[in-house]
Amino acid sequence: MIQPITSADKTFVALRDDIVEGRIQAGSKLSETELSTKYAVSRAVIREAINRLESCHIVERKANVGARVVALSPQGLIELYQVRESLEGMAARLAAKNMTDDEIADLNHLLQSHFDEVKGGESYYQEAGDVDFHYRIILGSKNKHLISMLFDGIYHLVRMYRVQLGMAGPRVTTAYDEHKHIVQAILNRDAELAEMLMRRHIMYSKNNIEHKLS
Amino acid sequence: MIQPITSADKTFVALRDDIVEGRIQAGSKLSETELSTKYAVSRAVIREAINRLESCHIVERKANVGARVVALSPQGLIELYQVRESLEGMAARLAAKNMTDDEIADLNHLLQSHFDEVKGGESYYQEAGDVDFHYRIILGSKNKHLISMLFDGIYHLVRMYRVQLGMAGPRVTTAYDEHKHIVQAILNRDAELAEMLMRRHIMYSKNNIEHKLS
DNA sequence: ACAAAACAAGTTGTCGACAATATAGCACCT
DNA sequence: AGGTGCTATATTGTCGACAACTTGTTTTGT
Repeated sequence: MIQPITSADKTFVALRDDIVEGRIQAGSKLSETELSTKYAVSRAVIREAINRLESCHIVERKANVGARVVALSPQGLIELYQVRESLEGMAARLAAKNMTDDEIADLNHLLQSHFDEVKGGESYYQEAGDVDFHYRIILGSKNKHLISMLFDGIYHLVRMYRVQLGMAGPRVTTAYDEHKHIVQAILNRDAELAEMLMRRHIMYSKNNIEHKLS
Repeated sequence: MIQPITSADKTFVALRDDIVEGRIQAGSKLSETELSTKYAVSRAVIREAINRLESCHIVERKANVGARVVALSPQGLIELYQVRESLEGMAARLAAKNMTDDEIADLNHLLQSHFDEVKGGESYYQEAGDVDFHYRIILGSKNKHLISMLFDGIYHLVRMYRVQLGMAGPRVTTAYDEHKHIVQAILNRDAELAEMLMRRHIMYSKNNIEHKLS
């Protein structure tokens, strides 16, 4: 979605952000009437927003009962990262095939600016920078399904876990090297290697998070 | 979804089947008023059904303009199979880790009954049998996201392509051998190999279909 | 004749009201 | 006391009407 147009669009985005950023607690019930007063729209709009959130797996709905925000669990996070490993690995493979030389050059440039920031001691990298890096590779796959699954579905959930289980952690320097190697593989148009490195990169990240949870 | 409960559920399923089975043409516009008379429900119900179809990537919607059934293209089919390769490969990997011994035994038994059918010269195998096989492995992954993405999203689209581009083709005997090897890898709890074999299996299937298209 | 603005028709988006269903509490029976 | 069935309440599901928007046509001005 490029830009929210309708009232339902805006409400969907607002509600999603409120959930992902933890202003609405995980596991809590979503009352349609309550939300319709809170966001000052009709119940129809709220229902559409909730339906979309259900499609992203951010809420679960039972017929004639209602919708709840999903509950977070270590197991859920692991499952999420398994899917990420699979999809982003394929994204890296396809990016090595499908990105234009210009796009790869841009990616390389982005990496360099990240490096400068890391050197400068800014912690900005971890959050926005990391997301930006993955973002470009996923787009570089040129695969509509892949792009939509990761952006509309997985990434918001990942962020939800990050925020609510408090993982603003480091892992900056090693991640930077991993990124560098992935870009190098893409530069060499080595699809096989790009996929493998991306999968490892995500596996490391998963292990890192798992370690913090325990 | 285990069973359609509400009117919106039923309409969603009915509409989806009508599209997937080609009774509503790919690329055609979906008028809400028209559909509401056709399925004898209110526009609100139709809207919910269309929203869900959009989440499955079966229709595309533009704000204030309307919804169209997606257009089928060779490129689209290839992208679909790329995602399938990635997700089902991971499913096979996880199945090798997470399926119980009983479930694996069942899977083996299923394979045997398929073999009998193939030997008996029935062509039943390709469609239902193949789906059943993949179905069990995906479930065996025990990964909620994987299961939902494949069943709710990818598989209906794959079937849509199969039906509308007329691919009821063979590839039975070789596919059977591939299935056998995958089960063997799962039996040995060899996750690595199971993933690789499943990915190849799907790649072969993709190549086969691509070949028919050209 | 052409361009731009105004209009008209039809479609989608939003709303409030009503119907159907689930949940909790209470009475009642065993 | 424990369980069962009913009732009351609240929530979700469905509907028809109205508002907002898009698109194609007509009108009007130059």
